[in-house]
Amino acid sequence: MSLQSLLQSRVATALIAAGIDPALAVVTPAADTRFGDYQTNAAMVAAKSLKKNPREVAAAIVAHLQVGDLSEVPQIAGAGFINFKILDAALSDAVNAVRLDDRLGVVPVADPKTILIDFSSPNVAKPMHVGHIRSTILGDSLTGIARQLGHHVITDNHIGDWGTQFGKVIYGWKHFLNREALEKAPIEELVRLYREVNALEESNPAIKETVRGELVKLQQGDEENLSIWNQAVAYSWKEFERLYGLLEITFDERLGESFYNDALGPLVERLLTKGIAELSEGAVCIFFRDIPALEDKPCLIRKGDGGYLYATTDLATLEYRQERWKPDAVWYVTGAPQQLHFHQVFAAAQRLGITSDLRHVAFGSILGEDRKMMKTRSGENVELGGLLHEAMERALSVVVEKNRDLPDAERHEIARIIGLGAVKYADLMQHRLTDYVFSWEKMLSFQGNTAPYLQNAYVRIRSIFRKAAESGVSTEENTIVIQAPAERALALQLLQFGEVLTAVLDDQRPNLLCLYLFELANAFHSFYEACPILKSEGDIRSSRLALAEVTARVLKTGLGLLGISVPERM
RNA sequence: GCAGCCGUAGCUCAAUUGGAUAGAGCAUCUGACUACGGAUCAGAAGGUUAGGGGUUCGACUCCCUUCGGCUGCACCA
Repeated sequence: MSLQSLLQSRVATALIAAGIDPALAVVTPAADTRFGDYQTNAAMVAAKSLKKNPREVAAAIVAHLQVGDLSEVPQIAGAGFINFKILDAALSDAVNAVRLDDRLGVVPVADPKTILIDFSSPNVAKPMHVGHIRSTILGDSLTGIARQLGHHVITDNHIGDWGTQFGKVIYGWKHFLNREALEKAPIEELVRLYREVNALEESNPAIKETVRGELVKLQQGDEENLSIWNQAVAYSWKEFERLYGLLEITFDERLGESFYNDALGPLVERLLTKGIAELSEGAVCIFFRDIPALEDKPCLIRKGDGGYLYATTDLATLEYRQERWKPDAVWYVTGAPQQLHFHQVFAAAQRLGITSDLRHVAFGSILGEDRKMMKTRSGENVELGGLLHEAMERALSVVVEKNRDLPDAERHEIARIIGLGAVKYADLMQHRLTDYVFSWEKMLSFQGNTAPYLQNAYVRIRSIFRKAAESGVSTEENTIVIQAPAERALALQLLQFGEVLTAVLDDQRPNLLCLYLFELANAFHSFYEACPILKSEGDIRSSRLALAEVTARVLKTGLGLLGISVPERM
């Protein structure tokens, strides 16, 4: 049990003794460290409903508090804050417990949930672009964090493999396909086919019918078209896998939109029979007359021409997932513009009797330096592959400049770790709902809240240990004894790791973990400056070495949960 | 028109059930240096949290309202 939860349970006991609801026993790190290390605002919250003076309530709680083994006498301050100053001995014990814990103080949740996370979802025959990067990176980090906390997570890549674009792709495949180009750069070739047919349609409108015919044939199960489609999907996936491999991201499930085709018709019929959906202007819609925000916004599930829509597929997908995984929660990691869509789908799902906790993990856009949606100079989407390679190249030139002694192969590996880490961190460090401006300069800077800064903090600690080994200093079996202020601050920060992960998952916000790691690195650097490690001796030296070692492990683990690796040198 | 998101330091962003004097980074300024990796640290300066009203002991946070930006809104996904 963490020090914080230990304090919390003591507060709960005191609340019961004082006749107050123990659910109010919330202990947080002190907002202002001048007042102490931890605080509880329970007295002020309780005073509100009890209609009593907060300070008197606080006094009643403190009278029942038994924390002598953990903290100095709790102080009441301000409007009714109760502050705890942790005893050095208790702090030392707590941080030693983290040191000896493989999980670094992260306590698995008492009630593990089955969480299905839907993210990335690129479109077949189109390149992955910056629009997919946030979904991919956010989804992957949430997966790692949820699993670390003991949840059962299923990752599902709901790829767009059944769009109307296939009419054009198939027509192009039949008339203009370049096999060699397809082998070499599959998506590039598929995009070329698409564009070629597009241009053809412009100059020769008569061709449109034929192109539409190819799509209809595909939908009706025509063997040749189905085979072309299958190949297009397989070639596209091959290229996606290259990117996922580079990013070190894997999926448990990869069921595209096409997988649900057969379920769409019966689903719509069922919704009609149940009276959930109705015919309107030739289409089938679900109306939400009882939900003010959706009153005038029906959800279309079958077009007048019999075709199905985005919402239809999403509902069918949801039903399949309920059946297959029985998830407690389903998280959709997609952009904020789709909020209305999910509002509708979730409302419809509720009428279908689906009770899982459905969440739209929405995020903002990536903007260019001009503060508009990030595009290339010619106005096209920026391709993810190119962007990642540019990141690695830029990182390489920094590494070459900063460290001239490294062998070439190691340099490239370091550049990969730093470049990809920088891109991922720049994205995750932001509150997910805010749009953010993409800046190479900022994300690759070694100063400030960036991946390279955190990676460097880790590298610096590793360097201390290499030095220790060279000079024969033992780094085994060290016990941490907290004394100096900088040691206290670092130790307190280390104890927060588990708590932070819980907070991240509560609201699907990895930026809280980024913030935590940044503050941890800061706390370490202050400690590093104020408390000489190798220049000290005996128990102090071994204590400080151990503190540095735990810091390195938390940094490495925390960054790992964000999908970011660390080098040993850089 | 309806709905959603957002508006915080010059810039980019934080702010843990509504809590203490709204915090970081970048940029600017001042210190520390033959350095356990200075790729660092210590410090200064920088704010009417878009405006107004309300609830509260207490509001960046909740409610109402005005302004401004972005996005979505029946047969694309």
